[in-house]
Amino acid sequence: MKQQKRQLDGQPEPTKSELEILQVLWQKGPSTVRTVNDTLNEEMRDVNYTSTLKLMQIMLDKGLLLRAIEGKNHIYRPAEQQEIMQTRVIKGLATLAFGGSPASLVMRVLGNGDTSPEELEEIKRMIEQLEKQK
Amino acid sequence: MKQQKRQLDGQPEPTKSELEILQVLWQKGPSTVRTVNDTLNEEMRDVNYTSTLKLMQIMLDKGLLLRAIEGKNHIYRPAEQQEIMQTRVIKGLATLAFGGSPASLVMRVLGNGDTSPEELEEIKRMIEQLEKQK
DNA sequence: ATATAACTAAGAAAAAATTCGTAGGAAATT
DNA sequence: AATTTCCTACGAATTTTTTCTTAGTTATAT
Repeated sequence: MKQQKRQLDGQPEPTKSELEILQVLWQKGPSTVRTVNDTLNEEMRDVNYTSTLKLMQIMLDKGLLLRAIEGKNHIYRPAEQQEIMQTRVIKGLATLAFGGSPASLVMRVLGNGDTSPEELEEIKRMIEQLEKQK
Repeated sequence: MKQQKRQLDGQPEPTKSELEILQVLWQKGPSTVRTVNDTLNEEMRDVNYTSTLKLMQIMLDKGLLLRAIEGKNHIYRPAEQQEIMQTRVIKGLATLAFGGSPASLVMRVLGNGDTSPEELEEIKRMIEQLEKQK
C-alpha cells in the first residue's frame, strides 16, 4: 500500500539512475532492458543486467515508464515526453540551488563559457521568437 | 577509511538536503546552525535542529563547508563560491538528463515560458556581451 | 551555587536509492 | 528431449542519505 505513493502526490521525480535510463530511452526510443543495459554499459558505466531490470520495473511501478509485452520480451518507453520531464527536473534544481529562479540558472550556464558561438546564436534567436509571440 | 572518499575523488557533489543548506548560507552569509535551521523551517520545511546540525557536520567533513569557532558557537560558510557550485550541479544535471549539452538545457528552460520579458532581455544582453568578448 | 537554556558530538535508526543473487520459465540449439 | 541461453520476477543485501535520540559542555539567569 505504499507502492503507488509517487503516482498520487505530485509528479514522479526520477532519481539519478532513473534519469540515466530515461535518457537512453529518449535517445533510442522504446527498448528492451537488454538494449538499455548495453547502452548504459557502453556509454556510461558498469551496471549489472538485473540491476537495470529491477530499476526499470520500479520505474514502471512509479509510472515513469510504460511497457508493452511482445512475446517473451518487454518493451519499455518513457511515460512522459522528454520535454516535460526535463522541465520538471530543471525546476526542481532551480528550486533547490537557484532560489527558484530558472532565469538565474540560465545566466549561470551561459556565463560558464562552454556554450559555443553557434549555440549562443541559436539561443538568441529563440529569445527573439519568444519576444515576438508576446 | 571511507569518510574522506568524496574529498579525494573529484569534487564533492551536494545532495538535495545539502543544497538547501548551501542556499541558505549563500543567501545569508556565514551563519550558525541555529540560523540555518530557522531559515529552513521558515522558508522550506520542518527540520529538527539536530538534523540540520548533523548534516552540516557531515558537510564540513566532506569539505562542502568550512567553519570558524567563536566562543561557544560555530559559524559555517560554504567552502566553494556559489557560482562554482551552481555550475557544478548544473553540469551534473546536463550530463544526466540533457545528453551533456548545457545549451539544450537552456533552450528547455526558455521554451518553458515562465521567464519574464525582463529576464529575457537580461539574458539577451548577456549573450551579446559574451559575443563581444569573443 | 543551582537550575535553565542553548549549544555540539556522535551513534543509531529510519528512509531512500541502488545493486545483486537466485529462481523459474520460455525459446533456441544440439 | 536434453542442454544451453536469454529472459522476467522478486526478495534481499548494500549503500547512501536523512532524521532522531541521547549525552555532555558551556554560558546565562535565578
